Amino acid sequence: MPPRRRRRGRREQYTGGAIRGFPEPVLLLLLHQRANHGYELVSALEPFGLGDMASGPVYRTLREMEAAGLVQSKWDTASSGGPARRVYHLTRAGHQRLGDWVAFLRQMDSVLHHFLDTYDRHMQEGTGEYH
Amino acid sequence: MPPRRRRRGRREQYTGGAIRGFPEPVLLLLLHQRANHGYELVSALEPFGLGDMASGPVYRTLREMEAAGLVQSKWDTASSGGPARRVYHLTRAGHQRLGDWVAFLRQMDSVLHHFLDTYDRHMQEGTGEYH
DNA sequence: GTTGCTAGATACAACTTGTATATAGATAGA
DNA sequence: TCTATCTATATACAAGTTGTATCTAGCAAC
Repeated sequence: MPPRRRRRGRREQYTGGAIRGFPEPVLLLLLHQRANHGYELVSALEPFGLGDMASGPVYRTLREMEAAGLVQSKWDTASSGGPARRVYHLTRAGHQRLGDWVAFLRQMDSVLHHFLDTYDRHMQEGTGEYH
Repeated sequence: MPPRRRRRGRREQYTGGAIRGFPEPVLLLLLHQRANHGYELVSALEPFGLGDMASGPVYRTLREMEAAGLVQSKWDTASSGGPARRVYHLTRAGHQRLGDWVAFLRQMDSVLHHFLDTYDRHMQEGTGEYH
């Protein structure tokens, strides 16, 4: 089964949470494009299958990334009405980490393809009990 | 970073554990091809990126799958020297679950591709701080 | 009779993720 | 003015998943 999600109705499909640690590379990529603050990053996650991700975990992840030296933040009080924003920008370490992630995700992609190809081939062959 | 693995040396790369619950569909697929027992299933996992998976979790997963009605087992005492084997075969529910997983993993595949394409395009453009 | 391979099982620790909830500035409207 | 709403950040806790360590036991060969 697609990994279950708690409390939101059983067995609803989702991609967030399915790949371990995936929010990190997504945030790294978005910040590689341009420095940004958490609130806006949240709304940029949807095309990456993270549309259902609550803001809490996003902020948490950003703080952890900062603790790991992948990003740095500073407060932006000037540029907006509303509360101050913590603007994150990528560090060189974050840039390199993104590269590591990409290499890793390409591997995962090939694993996935191997699985799906094996499935498709097997189903075409029509061997086994259920067809 | 590729999700860290505990105790095996830090930051070593691995694909096992990276996709949540992935052992289940792999086992379902293998059992869709033919009934089999745990010990041999363990050795069939490598091409699916699960080569580093210990046997413990495999047996556990099989038992959970049986509890969920996806497979059924019976003891095979006859066909081998050595201890008895618990042979699992797929149920119809397991067959259907495999279908759900495949649909889900195709979605994941498209999410992955979106990420990697966005990365590649961005890197070609050469915008942002690090290039 | 003990070493080693086959075979299965489970408790526990470590880690990750999701949910709930809290704070607070700014703004628009009653 | 007070209050509802949107912006914005943050964290504690609960729940779930995965990895490690360890155990049992049959059989075979030496």
